[in-house]
Amino acid sequence: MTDKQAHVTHQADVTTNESGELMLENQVCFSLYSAANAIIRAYRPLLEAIDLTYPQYLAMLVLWANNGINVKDMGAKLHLDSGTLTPLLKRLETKGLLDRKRGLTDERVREIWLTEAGKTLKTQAKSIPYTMFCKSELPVEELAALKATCDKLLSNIN
Amino acid sequence: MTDKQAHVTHQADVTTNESGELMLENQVCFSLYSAANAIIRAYRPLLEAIDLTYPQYLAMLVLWANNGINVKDMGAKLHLDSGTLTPLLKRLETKGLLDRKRGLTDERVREIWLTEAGKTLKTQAKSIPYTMFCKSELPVEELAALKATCDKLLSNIN
DNA sequence: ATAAATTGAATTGTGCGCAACTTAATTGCT
DNA sequence: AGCAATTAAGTTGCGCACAATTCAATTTAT
Repeated sequence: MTDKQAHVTHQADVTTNESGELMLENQVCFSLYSAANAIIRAYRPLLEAIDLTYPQYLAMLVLWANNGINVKDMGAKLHLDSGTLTPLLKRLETKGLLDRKRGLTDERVREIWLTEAGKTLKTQAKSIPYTMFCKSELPVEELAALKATCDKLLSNIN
Repeated sequence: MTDKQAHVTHQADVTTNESGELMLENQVCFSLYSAANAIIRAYRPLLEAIDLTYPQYLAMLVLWANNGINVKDMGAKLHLDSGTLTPLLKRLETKGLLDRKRGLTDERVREIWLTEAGKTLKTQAKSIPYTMFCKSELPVEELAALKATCDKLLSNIN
Protein backbone atom coordinates (compact mmCIF):
# COMPACT_ATOMS: atom_id res chain seq x y z
CA MET A 1 0.00 0.00 0.00
CA THR A 2 1.02 3.63 -0.38
CA ASP A 3 2.39 5.80 2.37
CA LYS A 4 0.61 8.88 3.70
CA GLN A 5 -2.75 8.20 2.18
CA ALA A 6 -4.83 9.81 4.91
CA HIS A 7 -6.25 12.41 2.55
CA VAL A 8 -7.28 9.66 0.17
CA THR A 9 -9.60 8.16 2.75
CA HIS A 10 -11.84 11.18 2.33
CA GLN A 11 -12.43 10.78 -1.39
CA ALA A 12 -14.36 8.12 -3.24
CA ASP A 13 -12.13 8.04 -6.30
CA VAL A 14 -8.74 6.85 -5.15
CA THR A 15 -7.30 6.93 -8.65
CA THR A 16 -7.47 10.72 -8.66
CA ASN A 17 -4.69 10.84 -6.09
CA GLU A 18 -2.09 12.61 -8.21
CA SER A 19 0.82 12.54 -5.77
CA GLY A 20 2.44 9.36 -7.04
CA GLU A 21 0.41 6.64 -5.34
CA LEU A 22 1.75 4.10 -7.83
CA MET A 23 5.36 4.95 -7.13
CA LEU A 24 7.48 2.12 -5.78
CA GLU A 25 9.28 4.48 -3.43
CA ASN A 26 6.08 5.18 -1.47
CA GLN A 27 4.97 1.61 -0.95
CA VAL A 28 5.17 0.23 2.58
CA CYS A 29 4.53 -3.28 1.32
CA PHE A 30 7.52 -3.15 -0.97
CA SER A 31 9.75 -2.06 1.93
CA LEU A 32 8.42 -4.90 4.05
CA TYR A 33 8.91 -7.40 1.23
CA SER A 34 12.47 -6.22 0.53
CA ALA A 35 13.40 -6.16 4.22
CA ALA A 36 12.10 -9.71 4.67
CA ASN A 37 14.15 -10.91 1.70
CA ALA A 38 17.21 -9.11 3.07
CA ILE A 39 16.75 -10.67 6.50
CA ILE A 40 16.63 -14.16 5.06
CA ARG A 41 19.72 -13.35 2.99
CA ALA A 42 21.49 -12.19 6.17
CA TYR A 43 20.57 -15.40 7.99
CA ARG A 44 21.95 -17.57 5.17
CA PRO A 45 25.68 -17.52 6.07
CA LEU A 46 24.86 -18.19 9.75
CA LEU A 47 22.51 -21.04 8.91
CA GLU A 48 24.84 -22.59 6.34
CA ALA A 49 27.13 -23.40 9.25
CA ILE A 50 24.43 -25.73 10.61
CA ASP A 51 23.14 -26.75 7.16
CA LEU A 52 19.67 -25.21 7.51
CA THR A 53 17.59 -22.82 5.42
CA TYR A 54 15.62 -20.08 7.21
CA PRO A 55 12.25 -21.91 7.02
CA GLN A 56 13.99 -25.09 8.21
CA TYR A 57 15.46 -23.11 11.12
CA LEU A 58 11.95 -21.90 11.99
CA ALA A 59 10.67 -25.49 11.99
CA MET A 60 13.55 -26.49 14.29
CA LEU A 61 12.71 -23.59 16.64
CA VAL A 62 9.16 -24.93 16.89
CA LEU A 63 10.42 -28.44 17.56
CA TRP A 64 12.98 -27.36 20.17
CA ALA A 65 10.06 -25.87 22.11
CA ASN A 66 7.38 -28.44 21.12
CA ASN A 67 8.93 -31.81 20.41
CA GLY A 68 6.38 -34.25 18.98
CA ILE A 69 4.14 -31.54 17.50
CA ASN A 70 2.10 -32.50 14.44
CA VAL A 71 2.16 -30.89 11.00
CA LYS A 72 -1.09 -28.98 11.43
CA ASP A 73 -0.08 -27.38 14.73
CA MET A 74 3.37 -26.51 13.41
CA GLY A 75 1.66 -24.96 10.40
CA ALA A 76 -0.51 -22.84 12.67
CA LYS A 77 2.56 -21.57 14.52
CA LEU A 78 4.55 -20.84 11.35
CA HIS A 79 1.59 -19.69 9.20
CA LEU A 80 2.55 -22.34 6.65
CA ASP A 81 0.53 -25.23 5.18
CA SER A 82 1.31 -28.89 4.55
CA GLY A 83 2.23 -28.10 0.96
CA THR A 84 5.22 -26.20 2.31
CA LEU A 85 5.89 -28.20 5.46
CA THR A 86 5.67 -31.79 4.22
CA PRO A 87 8.62 -31.54 1.79
CA LEU A 88 10.56 -29.31 4.22
CA LEU A 89 10.15 -31.84 7.04
CA LYS A 90 11.12 -34.67 4.71
CA ARG A 91 14.38 -32.83 4.00
CA LEU A 92 15.04 -32.41 7.71
CA GLU A 93 14.29 -36.11 8.16
CA THR A 94 16.82 -36.93 5.41
CA LYS A 95 19.39 -34.82 7.28
CA GLY A 96 18.72 -37.02 10.30
CA LEU A 97 17.38 -34.23 12.50
CA LEU A 98 13.88 -35.65 13.08
CA ASP A 99 11.51 -38.58 12.66
CA ARG A 100 8.03 -38.34 11.17
CA LYS A 101 5.83 -40.78 13.09
CA ARG A 102 2.17 -41.56 12.58
CA GLY A 103 -0.13 -40.63 15.45
CA LEU A 104 -1.15 -43.62 17.55
CA THR A 105 -4.76 -42.61 18.17
CA ASP A 106 -5.28 -40.93 14.77
CA GLU A 107 -3.55 -42.42 11.77
CA ARG A 108 -3.92 -39.20 9.76
CA VAL A 109 -1.63 -37.03 11.88
CA ARG A 110 2.14 -36.95 11.62
CA GLU A 111 4.02 -36.36 14.84
CA ILE A 112 7.43 -34.80 14.37
CA TRP A 113 10.04 -35.99 16.85
CA LEU A 114 13.59 -34.66 17.15
CA THR A 115 16.44 -37.14 16.91
CA GLU A 116 19.43 -36.73 19.22
CA ALA A 117 21.20 -34.88 16.40
CA GLY A 118 18.18 -32.59 16.11
CA LYS A 119 18.22 -31.84 19.83
CA THR A 120 21.98 -31.26 19.82
CA LEU A 121 21.73 -28.70 17.02
CA LYS A 122 19.97 -26.28 19.37
CA THR A 123 23.26 -25.52 21.11
CA GLN A 124 24.89 -24.43 17.85
CA ALA A 125 21.87 -22.29 16.97
CA LYS A 126 21.90 -20.31 20.20
CA SER A 127 24.26 -17.60 19.00
CA ILE A 128 22.27 -16.82 15.84
CA PRO A 129 19.66 -14.38 17.21
CA TYR A 130 22.24 -12.14 18.84
CA THR A 131 24.38 -12.11 15.69
CA MET A 132 21.32 -11.04 13.71
CA PHE A 133 20.51 -8.38 16.31
CA CYS A 134 23.99 -6.91 15.76
CA LYS A 135 23.64 -7.03 11.96
CA SER A 136 20.41 -5.02 12.18
CA GLU A 137 22.18 -2.05 13.82
CA LEU A 138 18.82 -0.96 15.20
CA PRO A 139 17.93 -0.08 18.81
CA VAL A 140 15.96 -2.70 20.73
CA GLU A 141 13.00 -0.33 21.09
CA GLU A 142 12.71 0.10 17.33
CA LEU A 143 12.89 -3.65 16.77
CA ALA A 144 10.19 -4.17 19.39
CA ALA A 145 7.99 -1.61 17.63
CA LEU A 146 8.67 -3.30 14.29
CA LYS A 147 7.63 -6.66 15.71
CA ALA A 148 4.49 -5.21 17.26
CA THR A 149 3.41 -3.60 13.99
CA CYS A 150 4.15 -6.73 11.95
CA ASP A 151 2.14 -8.84 14.40
CA LYS A 152 -0.80 -6.43 14.20
CA LEU A 153 -0.61 -6.33 10.40
CA LEU A 154 -0.57 -10.12 10.23
CA SER A 155 -3.62 -10.52 12.43
CA ASN A 156 -5.54 -7.69 10.73
CA ILE A 157 -4.90 -9.11 7.27
CA ASN A 158 -5.89 -12.69 8.13
CA MET B 1 16.89 -11.91 16.04
CA THR B 2 15.34 -11.96 19.49
CA ASP B 3 13.36 -9.18 21.06
CA LYS B 4 14.54 -7.26 24.12
CA GLN B 5 18.13 -8.38 24.08
CA ALA B 6 19.63 -5.23 25.53
CA HIS B 7 20.96 -7.01 28.59
CA VAL B 8 22.62 -9.56 26.35
CA THR B 9 24.81 -6.93 24.76
CA HIS B 10 26.67 -6.68 28.03
CA GLN B 11 27.73 -10.28 28.22
CA ALA B 12 30.14 -12.23 26.10
CA ASP B 13 28.29 -15.53 26.22
CA VAL B 14 24.99 -15.01 24.47
CA THR B 15 23.98 -18.62 24.92
CA THR B 16 23.62 -18.07 28.67
CA ASN B 17 20.56 -15.92 28.08
CA GLU B 18 18.02 -18.13 29.74
CA SER B 19 14.88 -16.12 29.01
CA GLY B 20 13.85 -17.95 25.86
CA GLU B 21 16.07 -16.42 23.20
CA LEU B 22 15.36 -19.34 20.90
CA MET B 23 11.61 -19.00 21.21
CA LEU B 24 9.76 -18.31 17.99
CA GLU B 25 7.42 -15.92 19.73
CA ASN B 26 10.25 -13.50 20.52
CA GLN B 27 11.75 -13.30 17.07
CA VAL B 28 11.35 -10.03 15.19
CA CYS B 29 12.59 -11.64 11.99
CA PHE B 30 9.88 -14.26 12.10
CA SER B 31 7.21 -11.56 12.50
CA LEU B 32 8.67 -9.67 9.56
CA TYR B 33 8.83 -12.83 7.46
CA SER B 34 5.25 -13.84 8.31
CA ALA B 35 3.90 -10.33 7.71
CA ALA B 36 5.61 -10.16 4.31
CA ASN B 37 4.07 -13.52 3.32
CA ALA B 38 0.68 -12.34 4.55
CA ILE B 39 0.93 -9.10 2.59
CA ILE B 40 1.68 -10.94 -0.64
CA ARG B 41 -1.24 -13.28 0.11
CA ALA B 42 -3.50 -10.26 0.60
CA TYR B 43 -2.39 -8.75 -2.71
CA ARG B 44 -3.16 -11.97 -4.60
CA PRO B 45 -6.94 -11.58 -5.10
CA LEU B 46 -6.46 -7.95 -6.19
CA LEU B 47 -3.68 -8.83 -8.61
CA GLU B 48 -5.47 -11.85 -10.02
CA ALA B 49 -7.97 -9.41 -11.49
CA ILE B 50 -5.18 -8.00 -13.67
CA ASP B 51 -3.36 -11.35 -14.03
CA LEU B 52 -0.17 -10.35 -12.19
CA THR B 53 1.81 -11.82 -9.31
CA TYR B 54 3.18 -9.46 -6.66
CA PRO B 55 6.76 -9.44 -8.04
CA GLN B 56 5.32 -8.89 -11.53
CA TYR B 57 3.28 -5.98 -10.17
CA LEU B 58 6.47 -4.50 -8.70
CA ALA B 59 8.20 -4.79 -12.09
CA MET B 60 5.23 -3.04 -13.71
CA LEU B 61 5.40 -0.26 -11.09
CA VAL B 62 9.04 0.31 -12.05
CA LEU B 63 8.15 0.36 -15.74
CA TRP B 64 5.20 2.72 -15.34
CA ALA B 65 7.64 5.21 -13.82
CA ASN B 66 10.73 4.27 -15.89
CA ASN B 67 9.72 2.93 -19.29
CA GLY B 68 12.72 1.58 -21.21
CA ILE B 69 14.74 0.77 -18.08
CA ASN B 70 17.23 -2.09 -18.36
CA VAL B 71 17.36 -5.29 -16.30
CA LYS B 72 20.28 -4.19 -14.15
CA ASP B 73 18.70 -0.88 -13.15
CA MET B 74 15.36 -2.54 -12.47
CA GLY B 75 17.19 -5.07 -10.33
CA ALA B 76 18.79 -2.27 -8.33
CA LYS B 77 15.38 -0.71 -7.68
CA LEU B 78 13.71 -4.00 -6.72
CA HIS B 79 16.73 -5.57 -4.97
CA LEU B 80 16.44 -8.55 -7.32
CA ASP B 81 18.96 -10.07 -9.73
CA SER B 82 18.73 -11.28 -13.33
CA GLY B 83 18.15 -14.83 -12.13
CA THR B 84 14.81 -13.65 -10.80
CA LEU B 85 14.03 -10.90 -13.29
CA THR B 86 14.83 -12.54 -16.62
CA PRO B 87 12.19 -15.29 -16.35
CA LEU B 88 9.71 -12.88 -14.73
CA LEU B 89 10.11 -10.37 -17.56
CA LYS B 90 9.79 -13.15 -20.13
CA ARG B 91 6.42 -14.07 -18.59
CA LEU B 92 5.28 -10.44 -18.77
CA GLU B 93 6.43 -10.37 -22.40
CA THR B 94 4.38 -13.52 -23.08
CA LYS B 95 1.36 -11.76 -21.56
CA GLY B 96 1.94 -8.97 -24.09
CA LEU B 97 2.66 -6.29 -21.49
CA LEU B 98 6.22 -5.43 -22.58
CA ASP B 99 8.96 -5.87 -25.17
CA ARG B 100 12.56 -6.85 -24.32
CA LYS B 101 14.77 -4.96 -26.78
CA ARG B 102 18.53 -5.08 -27.08
CA GLY B 103 20.33 -1.83 -26.29
CA LEU B 104 21.47 0.00 -29.44
CA THR B 105 24.81 1.20 -28.10
CA ASP B 106 25.50 -1.88 -25.92
CA GLU B 107 24.32 -5.25 -27.16
CA ARG B 108 24.54 -6.76 -23.67
CA VAL B 109 21.78 -4.71 -22.07
CA ARG B 110 18.06 -5.43 -22.39
CA GLU B 111 15.78 -2.44 -22.46
CA ILE B 112 12.28 -3.18 -21.23
CA TRP B 113 9.57 -1.24 -23.03
CA LEU B 114 5.88 -1.26 -22.17
CA THR B 115 3.41 -2.19 -24.89
CA GLU B 116 0.16 -0.25 -25.15
CA ALA B 117 -1.49 -3.04 -23.12
CA GLY B 118 1.24 -2.63 -20.50
CA LYS B 119 0.66 1.12 -20.29
CA THR B 120 -3.12 0.67 -20.15
CA LEU B 121 -2.87 -1.72 -17.21
CA LYS B 122 -1.71 1.14 -14.95
CA THR B 123 -5.26 2.50 -14.84
CA GLN B 124 -6.61 -0.79 -13.47
CA ALA B 125 -3.81 -0.97 -10.90
CA LYS B 126 -4.46 2.47 -9.43
CA SER B 127 -7.00 1.31 -6.87
CA ILE B 128 -4.79 -1.44 -5.43
CA PRO B 129 -2.68 0.56 -2.92
CA TYR B 130 -5.71 2.11 -1.25
CA THR B 131 -7.46 -1.27 -1.02
CA MET B 132 -4.36 -2.67 0.67
CA PHE B 133 -4.19 0.32 3.00
CA CYS B 134 -7.74 -0.48 4.12
CA LYS B 135 -6.96 -4.17 4.59
CA SER B 136 -4.07 -3.28 6.90
CA GLU B 137 -6.38 -1.52 9.37
CA LEU B 138 -3.37 0.42 10.65
CA PRO B 139 -3.03 4.20 11.10
CA VAL B 140 -0.97 6.01 8.49
CA GLU B 141 1.60 7.05 11.10
CA GLU B 142 2.26 3.45 12.09
CA LEU B 143 2.63 2.39 8.46
CA ALA B 144 5.06 5.25 7.88
CA ALA B 145 7.11 4.14 10.90
CA LEU B 146 7.03 0.55 9.63
CA LYS B 147 8.32 1.66 6.24
CA ALA B 148 11.06 3.78 7.82
CA THR B 149 12.29 0.92 10.00
CA CYS B 150 12.20 -1.57 7.13
CA ASP B 151 14.17 0.82 4.91
CA LYS B 152 16.78 1.32 7.65
CA LEU B 153 17.01 -2.42 8.27
CA LEU B 154 17.49 -3.08 4.57
CA SER B 155 20.29 -0.56 4.22
CA ASN B 156 22.00 -1.63 7.47
CA ILE B 157 21.96 -5.30 6.49
CA ASN B 158 23.29 -4.80 2.94
C1' DA C 1 -24.65 -49.37 11.09
C1' DT C 2 -23.65 -46.88 7.27
C1' DA C 3 -23.52 -43.06 4.22
C1' DA C 4 -22.05 -38.23 4.14
C1' DA C 5 -19.11 -34.70 5.68
C1' DT C 6 -14.93 -33.30 7.66
C1' DT C 7 -10.14 -33.47 8.64
C1' DG C 8 -4.79 -34.13 8.33
C1' DA C 9 -1.42 -34.84 5.35
C1' DA C 10 0.49 -35.50 0.89
C1' DT C 11 0.84 -34.42 -4.06
C1' DT C 12 1.05 -31.54 -8.22
C1' DG C 13 2.12 -27.51 -10.58
C1' DT C 14 3.55 -22.52 -10.88
C1' DG C 15 6.40 -18.69 -9.77
C1' DC C 16 9.53 -16.72 -7.24
C1' DG C 17 14.61 -15.71 -4.82
C1' DC C 18 19.07 -16.66 -5.08
C1' DA C 19 23.66 -18.96 -5.50
C1' DA C 20 26.67 -20.55 -8.93
C1' DC C 21 27.87 -20.68 -13.45
C1' DT C 22 27.94 -19.55 -18.52
C1' DT C 23 27.98 -16.62 -22.54
C1' DA C 24 28.69 -12.76 -25.13
C1' DA C 25 29.78 -7.90 -25.43
C1' DT C 26 32.45 -4.08 -23.88
C1' DT C 27 36.24 -1.80 -21.53
C1' DG C 28 40.90 -1.32 -19.85
C1' DC C 29 45.63 -2.05 -20.30
C1' DT C 30 49.99 -2.24 -22.41
C1' DA D 1 45.92 -3.41 -32.10
C1' DG D 2 45.38 -7.27 -29.11
C1' DC D 3 44.51 -9.53 -24.92
C1' DA D 4 42.88 -9.66 -20.13
C1' DA D 5 39.38 -8.10 -17.06
C1' DT D 6 34.90 -6.62 -16.39
C1' DT D 7 30.11 -6.35 -17.17
C1' DA D 8 24.95 -7.51 -18.45
C1' DA D 9 22.07 -10.89 -19.02
C1' DG D 10 20.82 -15.58 -19.20
C1' DT D 11 20.84 -20.48 -17.42
C1' DT D 12 20.63 -24.19 -14.03
C1' DG D 13 19.31 -26.09 -9.86
C1' DC D 14 17.27 -25.99 -5.23
C1' DG D 15 13.99 -24.77 -1.77
C1' DC D 16 10.36 -22.44 -0.55
C1' DA D 17 5.00 -20.53 -0.60
C1' DC D 18 0.75 -21.54 -1.97
C1' DA D 19 -3.43 -22.84 -4.69
C1' DA D 20 -5.76 -26.82 -6.01
C1' DT D 21 -6.46 -31.46 -5.75
C1' DT D 22 -6.26 -36.18 -3.92
C1' DC D 23 -6.46 -39.75 -0.51
C1' DA D 24 -7.24 -42.02 3.55
C1' DA D 25 -8.80 -41.79 8.31
C1' DT D 26 -12.08 -40.06 11.42
C1' DT D 27 -16.33 -37.85 12.81
C1' DT D 28 -21.25 -36.79 12.16
C1' DA D 29 -25.73 -37.46 11.12
C1' DT D 30 -29.42 -40.29 9.95
